[in-house]
Amino acid sequence: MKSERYNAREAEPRWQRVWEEREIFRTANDDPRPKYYVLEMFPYPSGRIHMGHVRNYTMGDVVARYMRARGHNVLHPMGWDAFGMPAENAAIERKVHPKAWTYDNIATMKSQLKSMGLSLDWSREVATCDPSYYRHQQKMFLDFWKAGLVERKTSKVNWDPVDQTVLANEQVIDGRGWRSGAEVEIRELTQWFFKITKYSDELLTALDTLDRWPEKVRIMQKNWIGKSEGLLVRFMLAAKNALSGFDEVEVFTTRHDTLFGASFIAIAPDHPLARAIGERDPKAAAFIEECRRTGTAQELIDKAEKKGFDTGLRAIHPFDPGWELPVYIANFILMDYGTGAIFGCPAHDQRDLDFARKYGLPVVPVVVPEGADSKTFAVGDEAYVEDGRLANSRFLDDMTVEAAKEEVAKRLESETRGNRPVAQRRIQFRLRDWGISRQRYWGCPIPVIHCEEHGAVPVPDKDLPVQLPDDVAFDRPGNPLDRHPTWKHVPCPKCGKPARRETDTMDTFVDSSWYFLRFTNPWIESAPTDAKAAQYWMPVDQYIGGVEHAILHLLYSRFFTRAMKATGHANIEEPFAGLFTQGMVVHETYEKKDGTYASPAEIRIEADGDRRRAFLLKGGEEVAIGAIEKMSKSKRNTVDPDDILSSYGADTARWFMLSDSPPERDVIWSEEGVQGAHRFVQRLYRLANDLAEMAAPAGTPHLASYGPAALAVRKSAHGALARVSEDIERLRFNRGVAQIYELANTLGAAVNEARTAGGKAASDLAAALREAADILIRLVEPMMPHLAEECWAALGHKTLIAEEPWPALERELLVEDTITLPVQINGKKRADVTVARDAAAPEVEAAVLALEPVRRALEGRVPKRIIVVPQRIVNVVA
RNA sequence: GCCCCCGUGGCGGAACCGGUAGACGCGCCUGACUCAAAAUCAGGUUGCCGCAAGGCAGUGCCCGUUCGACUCGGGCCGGGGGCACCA
Repeated sequence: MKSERYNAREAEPRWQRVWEEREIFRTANDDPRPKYYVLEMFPYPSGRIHMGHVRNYTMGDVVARYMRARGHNVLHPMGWDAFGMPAENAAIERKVHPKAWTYDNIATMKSQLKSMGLSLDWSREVATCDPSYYRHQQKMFLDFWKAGLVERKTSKVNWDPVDQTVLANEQVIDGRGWRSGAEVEIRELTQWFFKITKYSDELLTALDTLDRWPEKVRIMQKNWIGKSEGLLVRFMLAAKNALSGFDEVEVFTTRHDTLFGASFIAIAPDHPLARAIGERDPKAAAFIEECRRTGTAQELIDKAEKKGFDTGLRAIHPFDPGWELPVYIANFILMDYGTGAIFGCPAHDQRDLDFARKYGLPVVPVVVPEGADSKTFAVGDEAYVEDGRLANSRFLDDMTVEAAKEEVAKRLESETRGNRPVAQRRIQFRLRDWGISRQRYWGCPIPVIHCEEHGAVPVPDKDLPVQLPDDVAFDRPGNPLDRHPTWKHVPCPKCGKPARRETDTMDTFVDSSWYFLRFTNPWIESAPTDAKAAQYWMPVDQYIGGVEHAILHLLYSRFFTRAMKATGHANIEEPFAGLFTQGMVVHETYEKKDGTYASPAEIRIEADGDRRRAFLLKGGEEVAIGAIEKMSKSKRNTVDPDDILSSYGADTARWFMLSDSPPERDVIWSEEGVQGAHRFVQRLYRLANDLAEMAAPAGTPHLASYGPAALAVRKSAHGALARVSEDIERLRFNRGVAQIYELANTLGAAVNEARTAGGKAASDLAAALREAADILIRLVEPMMPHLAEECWAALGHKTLIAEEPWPALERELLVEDTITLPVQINGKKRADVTVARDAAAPEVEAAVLALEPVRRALEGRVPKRIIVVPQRIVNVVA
């Protein structure tokens, strides 16, 4: 028996070196085997890897190593999402250049990832901040532009007046910039947009083809795209009080069935008509200004009371020239959805109802529940939004909602006013175009030159890439590109006259929208992608990452592949055939008496009966064990992967990440759990060495027959092989881990038994143990690759297990000759019965009736019924 | 407010398609080894009653479908996530 412990700190770098020297994870683009592309979302180089990365990349690595063993040509690359604000913040706060900061971080994190033993093809590494990457992005921007997929238009943005930059919505907290604390203004800026809305419908319908995506993510995207089918209806304005240039208001509605319940028209504060009224009526202008001010803070919008301003204008009901409706400017109408105008039907829309109650407008129910009396049905504080039948609606009465919608649409479509139909059907989406302009330095420059004469002119191909200047200063707020002394001054490519460069850079989501395509051939310089390589590798077979990217990153990437197809850069529809969203790594918190938090490294845990108590290492003060939360700096409940890797080793960390919690759920990181994982590492090492001693030599051929003990060992091994394979394929790593434990337990027991029986296994058992040991270690390798290599060598093999194929499953070993069925009496399990596997029902019944517990329960009576489910269960109904 | 997900031992979680609830791990208890401890090994561990054999209850709560429900249907309660004036 070998008693020394496995030394991960020594063994892990040793095996990593062997893999690297032999280049076994290098992937070729011209390999005849079937391809498999597994990808984890690439990291932002923030400085150091965190536990979330460890979990994410471990899962991907298990899949990669498994698929490789199953005979696939596996692409498993890694890169860096390297542009972004933190680099600029570091520049401002610590006076380091964003480029230096980013590349330093990349170097650190790369070595951390390498110490995890991931089977990555590092030769394909890309960093999005590298001109060799972003030059292609600039090229695609220009191609998209040519193809009509880029647009320059004004839009409202959150402007931080102190930092002089645009802020994303999530960077605005309580109406203030997250960093400067300054009150954010809504400004209209001219910005560049990708016309993702061109693909609204396709991005929606294609979701149905993504059957290997989580349902949850598809639903989120569906809601985000937000398709609604409705009707555009023109309401003529009455002549009195009319405003010149405005003789109608066009509204969008999905409830045209409720047209006879209309009691007002409401328009957005920034609707052209509202602006026109504001110009001649100071009171209206004041109301509009008030709406604009509440517009900044999200929370205020949410809680804001419905408010309106009666313009005095009157709109004419499309079905009744004598019916006039008041026109309000209302704070709850959005200009950028539909037409920025609605007709209000208070009985069937909660917002309209709140509004009508406030201003004393009529509330007439026009849809009543099936079976209800339309004469007495009334609406109180709650609008009736369910289905039903039409009422109080003239020619629509008694129709279903569906039929009434159809009837209204048909009638209004065929009616005209001023040569145009009164209404037309319209499909409206919630999805907006993707604004990509950022007033920042550390991003991909937008390759455009603005000329007084020629407007926005594309940078010619030969001048790409437009490179970021290195000599920039961050001592003042605002965009360093904009105030760089020379960078933006260039001649117009068309006329040669002095012009200026676009100083906005692209949203970093652009960078991550096509990196998975670049990985298929990152060496090609002449184009963003190599058609042949892209065709071979795409789509990504298994994409793994956090659910926080469920919408933006994944939707943008889906758009990008379509836009790249339209511009001839890739011939694929969907980038990710399989998607898996893994849970977070969480940890308990330790709160000190003064309300601050202690980090896990600063405390020790003591068991006190069945309670756990925590004490500070320094001083011994007891701290409260608090809620289990996402690891965060503010709660100080983070664990540094480096500490884990250097004390327990990568395999222990990997094993723990895969154990216990289902991968889609959060995993609780705990010291006890890591120790448990580490114990198994040591146990497996001992077991492999014991087996090496007890089992037949490596390469021993299968025997013709095995005794019962040997057969049992073989059955366990092949059973585990079948289940672990399935579990990895379905990404149910926690179950796979449990199966491996079970096999290790079985083999451990077999070794012990053989040892007590005289120290030597019979030759058939020795052969079975050899086979089982090889299988066990093969199953372990995707999860704990270093330990597996070490054990593989200990078992007498000269090969690398990382290069060994997955064992062949012998299915006949999974089938039993006799089978033990549970016996229920009235649905409760009371006994077992062992019968031949193919025993007929009468035989089983007879065996069951002879059982003692059954006889006792029946007390001599005849059972009412006996249900025999073959291979499963027997139920006796007494 | 709307949409989605989840509630199983002390804890993380298993249970395939409606068929033995609690696999596996953590923790805890007992024993072996040891002068002792750690490590390791063996056994136990849902609750209640019982010396035991065994019995009763049990998957958030209530009701239903079924020979049989953690699993299916209806209604509640609790926790988490997403969206949020989208007409």
